[in-house]
Amino acid sequence: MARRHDPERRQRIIDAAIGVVAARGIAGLSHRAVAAAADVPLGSTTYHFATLDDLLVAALEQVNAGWLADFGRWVDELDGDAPAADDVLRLVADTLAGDRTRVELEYELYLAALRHPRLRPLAADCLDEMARLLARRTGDLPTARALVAFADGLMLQHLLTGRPFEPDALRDGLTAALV
Amino acid sequence: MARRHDPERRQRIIDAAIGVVAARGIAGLSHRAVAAAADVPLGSTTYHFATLDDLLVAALEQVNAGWLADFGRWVDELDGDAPAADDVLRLVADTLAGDRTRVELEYELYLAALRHPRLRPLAADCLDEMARLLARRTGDLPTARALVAFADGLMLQHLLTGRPFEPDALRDGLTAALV
DNA sequence: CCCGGATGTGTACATCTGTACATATCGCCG
DNA sequence: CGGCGATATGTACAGATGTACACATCCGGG
Repeated sequence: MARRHDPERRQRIIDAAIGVVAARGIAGLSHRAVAAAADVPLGSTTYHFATLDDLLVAALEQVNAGWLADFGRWVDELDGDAPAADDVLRLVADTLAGDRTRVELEYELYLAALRHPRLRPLAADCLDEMARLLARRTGDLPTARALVAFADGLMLQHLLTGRPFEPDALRDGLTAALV
Repeated sequence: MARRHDPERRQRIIDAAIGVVAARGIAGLSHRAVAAAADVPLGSTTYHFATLDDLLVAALEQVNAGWLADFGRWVDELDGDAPAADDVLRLVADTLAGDRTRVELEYELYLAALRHPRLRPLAADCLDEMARLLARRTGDLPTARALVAFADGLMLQHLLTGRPFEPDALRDGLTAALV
């Protein structure tokens, strides 16, 4: 029974799980698929993550942390001259123009929280943390929360429809809706 | 082989499928689960809907149609005195205060479109149709699209966090973000 | 140095799934 | 009223899955 000592294995399994979700969706996540992707035996995935939920939790934790780190950096680079809504529109445009697969993966895991009780606190924390980070820029939390919601909705709308993103029209539309 | 003539069976199967998704999520949707819920034999579900995708498509079509009908009625009852954003905030508040299970079901099916190619056009059409309906009130499509995105994001945020909904703070926040 | 617990491995089992299919039964149209 | 196509039914099969478990191997602390 050849065996290799592998201190990073747990982490590699998480990475493989994220890869499986990216490739086949949450529906395609299984201990066996992850084991194959990580090139470890089946028993190894069940040892480190006894249930599939454990794997999902670990995957979402890692994806959220990555996103929040990027988001925090982005917020800190803002100069605060333009209206905050314009900054957010630029963020959405950049995100949609970037690695589409990554965005879809993040949203799939994130939205799975609607159904999976153990994922919900993670998604909720991620939302709260985004608002907290964005509040550095807007100065207050309610404004930040409104903008986070707007960004989320825009992201979904364009992921689903594939329609070209038009920041100016959206900004003007939003302004018009408030009078 | 006792058999009953049952002209409404196809419809009952769709209703049962929606019920199964509401109860166990899309992950729990199977021909057998639907057959049990509709009280028909397995072969009957596979006859009317050869693949699970066919069932999903029929379910989302029906759920979307129901939501759009409600949404259209709601739009037509607006008087147009307040800013459109306030109308939308009221809609979100009412929806969140209503049947939570129904909202979660609608979002689960709707968001599944991110992964299921055959659901995507349905979700995209639903989004477009909502914007078209709301444009009756706002007068133009970009404004309506911005508001639909805002409403979607708010809905998700509150479904995920369970935080109390505060329309005034959100409205003021949005206004502040635009200057 | 040595032993106990952590880590790794292979396998087995019961369960559920999609799907196909042969057969039975009905409604309707000519 | 006869038959044909649509509808209904039960069953079978191959494959995938979660999970448990017995056993092997390694590492680090006493």
